[in-house]
Order: sequence, then structure tokens, then C-alpha cells
Amino acid sequence: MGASKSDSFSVEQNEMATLFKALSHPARIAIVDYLLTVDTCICGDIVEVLPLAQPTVSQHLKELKNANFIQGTIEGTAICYCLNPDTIAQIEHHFGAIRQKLKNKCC
Amino acid sequence: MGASKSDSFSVEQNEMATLFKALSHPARIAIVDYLLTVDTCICGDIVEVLPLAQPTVSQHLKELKNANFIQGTIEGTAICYCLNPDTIAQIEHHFGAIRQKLKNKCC
DNA sequence: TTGTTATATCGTAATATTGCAATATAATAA
DNA sequence: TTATTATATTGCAATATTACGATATAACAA
Repeated sequence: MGASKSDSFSVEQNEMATLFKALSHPARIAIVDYLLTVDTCICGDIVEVLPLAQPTVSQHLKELKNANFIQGTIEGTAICYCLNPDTIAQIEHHFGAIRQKLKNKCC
Repeated sequence: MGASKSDSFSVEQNEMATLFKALSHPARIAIVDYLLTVDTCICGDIVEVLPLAQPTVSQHLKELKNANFIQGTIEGTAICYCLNPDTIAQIEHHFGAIRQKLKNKCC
């Protein structure tokens, strides 16, 4: 074995797990951090900022894009990546709901 | 290669990535979900609820415990797991900060 | 057209994760 | 003591992730 038994869990549970997996690597956290510091939605100098090779960065960007954390728009030769506020809000809301439910707990 | 280059990133970035990794599997999402539905902090009938063998569940619980999402207290033979509100609040706060910074962005 | 620049994909090696049977541990019961 | 019950750990096979060199693609410039 070794394959995760995704089929045994609900669609919602798999969706949340996929969202978190997209943020489960420091390089992808660093990409989100960087996108927050730049005013204009800068594209591939992310490669220069990160201590990783260009194909590796491209792969991490792809995962963030697949999870809808970032969007990329083509601008000539370059691609302009930026954060997607909806996904950020979705996770924030998820944890807000959890914290509400926790208020009625013992422990 | 294949090992994540954690040393090249900041402590904070690694810490956040570790938190999210703990939630990056549907089984661990399901455990959190379940802990939210039970009034008393039930222990090992998590094994009966999940479609996984007892050692696998124990392993997932360990990862949630290492990331401080849950705590376990011994009650006789059983162990009583429950959620840790502090870690929940920490992530929620993290996304709140991100959303604040996003307000000043273009895209 | 050719050249250049920016990004993506392929192929592959190193490492990490997932899942479970078997076994160990630890607390209680008889 | 032995038995039982609850949870953890070990060992290993299957699979997934990470990283990067080499290469492909796509847009623009000359």
C-alpha cells in the first residue's frame, strides 16, 4: 500500500486536504509570502528569490495554481502570478467555523 | 534529490508548512471533523469511524498531536483526544493577516 | 527566418508518506 | 499471577513528493 485511500472520505474532506497540501511545503509558503510583499503582481523573479531551480519553482507554482491559491495571467513573454482572495477567505472561514464549534466543548 | 530543502527557508515558513502538512490528508481532516461532533472527548472509536486500520489511525493521530492540533490525556486504559483551540486560532489569524494585506493589492 | 527570453514539461533519482500485519506496551480485571 | 483491552511501535511494500538537468514551447525582437 501507500496510496492514500481518498475514495473512503467525503468530497469535502478531500477538498480541504488538497487545499492544505498545497501549503504544506515551505517553498509554497515562501511564494505566498513573496506575492504579499510586492505591489505589482510580479511573475518569474520568484525564481530569483527562492533557493530553487526554475523547473522546481514552476512545479510549485503549478500546485498553488491547481489548488486555486494563485492565478497567472500572460503578459507578453512573462506570466503574472497573483493570489486568489477567495481561496484565502475560504480557509479562514473554515477555521472560524471550527473555532465556533469548539466553544461548546469540554476538554 | 527529493528531500525538501527546509534549511533554505525561514523558521516561520517551515512552521506554517508543518501545520498545513498535518491537515493535508483526508483522514486527518476526518479526525478533526469527528472530534468536533462528539461532546465528550472520545478516544479510540475514531478507529471505528474511519475506514482505516488501528495502526494507521494511531499514526495519523500522532501527526496531529506532533503539530499540536490535538492533545491526548490518559484515562485508564483509553486515551482521550481533543482539539487544541490555540492552534486553530493561530491558523485562522494567519489567514486573516493575509487577507488584510491582500486588500491593498491590485490583480 | 533566427535569436532571445520566459515559462512549462519530461525524465529520473532521492526521499517522504501511506497503510497494514505483527508485535510491543501499559493499564485494568479476574 | 494470567487474561483482556486499548493504544503505540516496528518493519516493509506501494505510492507520492521533491528537485533538477535537459528539453520543449511560446512570445517577442532583429
